[in-house]
Amino acid sequence: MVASRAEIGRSRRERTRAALVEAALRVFARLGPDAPSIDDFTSEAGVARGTFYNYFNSRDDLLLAVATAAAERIEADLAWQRSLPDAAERVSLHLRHYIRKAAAEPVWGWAVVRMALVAAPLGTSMQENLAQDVADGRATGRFAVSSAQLAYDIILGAGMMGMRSVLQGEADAAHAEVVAEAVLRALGVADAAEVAHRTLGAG
Amino acid sequence: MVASRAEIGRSRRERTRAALVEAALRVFARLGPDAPSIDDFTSEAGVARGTFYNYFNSRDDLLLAVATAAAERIEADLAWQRSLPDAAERVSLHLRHYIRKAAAEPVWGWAVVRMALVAAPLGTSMQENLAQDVADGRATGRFAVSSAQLAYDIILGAGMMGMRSVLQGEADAAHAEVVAEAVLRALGVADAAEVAHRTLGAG
DNA sequence: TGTCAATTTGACAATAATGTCAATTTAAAA
DNA sequence: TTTTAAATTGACATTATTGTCAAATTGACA
Repeated sequence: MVASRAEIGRSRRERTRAALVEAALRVFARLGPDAPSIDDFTSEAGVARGTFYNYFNSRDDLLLAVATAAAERIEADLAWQRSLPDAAERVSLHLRHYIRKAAAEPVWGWAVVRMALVAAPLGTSMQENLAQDVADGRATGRFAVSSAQLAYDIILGAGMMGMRSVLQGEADAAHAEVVAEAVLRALGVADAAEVAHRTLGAG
Repeated sequence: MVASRAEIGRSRRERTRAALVEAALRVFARLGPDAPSIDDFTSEAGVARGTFYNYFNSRDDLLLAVATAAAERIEADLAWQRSLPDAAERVSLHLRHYIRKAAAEPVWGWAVVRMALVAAPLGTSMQENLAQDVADGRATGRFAVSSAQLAYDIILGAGMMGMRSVLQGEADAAHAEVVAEAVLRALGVADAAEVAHRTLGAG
């Protein structure tokens, strides 16, 4: 077996674990969190059953690992937006990123949609990220919303359903911006349309 | 006319079937659509395994029946709202009904939240109901929204997440009205606050 | 090259879930 | 009361899934 460039420097153990986690993302995307058997993961990863138990104790344990990996990847993708001064623009960019990424990488999208409400680290990470933005937006008067929970429900609910529409082919990637705009309207952002369609770097 | 044996059997047959469907709602609410085994349903219904196969072929078959029953019950509950002239008020009342019902009947709420995105007849019924209201709202200029799909995503997404917040104890029943208000704002309804908090029968 | 600790393997036993069906029970009609 | 078709039951055989572990394999390093 020849190691690819990206694999150089990673121990065998790390590579095998990563192969299992990556395979599991595809399986969870296809079958949801509860349906798959251990063999679904090992056969997708091209690995024997025993290897699974060398890394994980149960399906839930693997789900946790997959959700954690997905959450970390998202954190990294979104990190640079942290520095933007406007909470409304941050929320808008997060939504646009999620929905456009679902359009570009359907397997990732299905996995997120299926796991988000069930796998703690993913949902928690999303909500914690939002917590900052929502608190800031409310404190500065950018969002006119009576509770933080209401903001979460609007943002996460519309975001998830927007991803789902795109994944099912009921909307194209441009759905990202109109969903963002509608969410900002719900949050009471006066210039929702302008913010949601703003080109990166302009303003 | 004397009742035939077949007619005698029917009432008993219907009762047993109903017991299975009602038990299955509780099981699906607790475990989701994929995790439960056939025995989970039969033991919840207080019935032997063989009886299950007298009525259903598989878990998916039962899920279909449960989702259909739930959809029919919802249709009946919401039927009277059909006659209201304002699409915005209809959407608002639907949302308020779902969220308040989730607060009052958590088992029903969890079942709907867990099944809606997976069990065709439930999701389909919800979307078909909405189709009327969304088309009407857009045609009359009540909703300023660039596509029907966007309206579905906002309404269903925020509605589901609103139910979920209430079910998890993160919000109380009064969440119903603030979610409805935010959704109407997202749809571009100018008098969102007034419509969403309007008392039934007032005008 | 040879060594050896870490890793992988898949056969195995144990457990769980499924679908069947002959025997039993039910209850309305005769 | 007896009859009888429908409904129910649960033990059984079958199939699926799980978790284990001794043996085989790998590959880093001397």
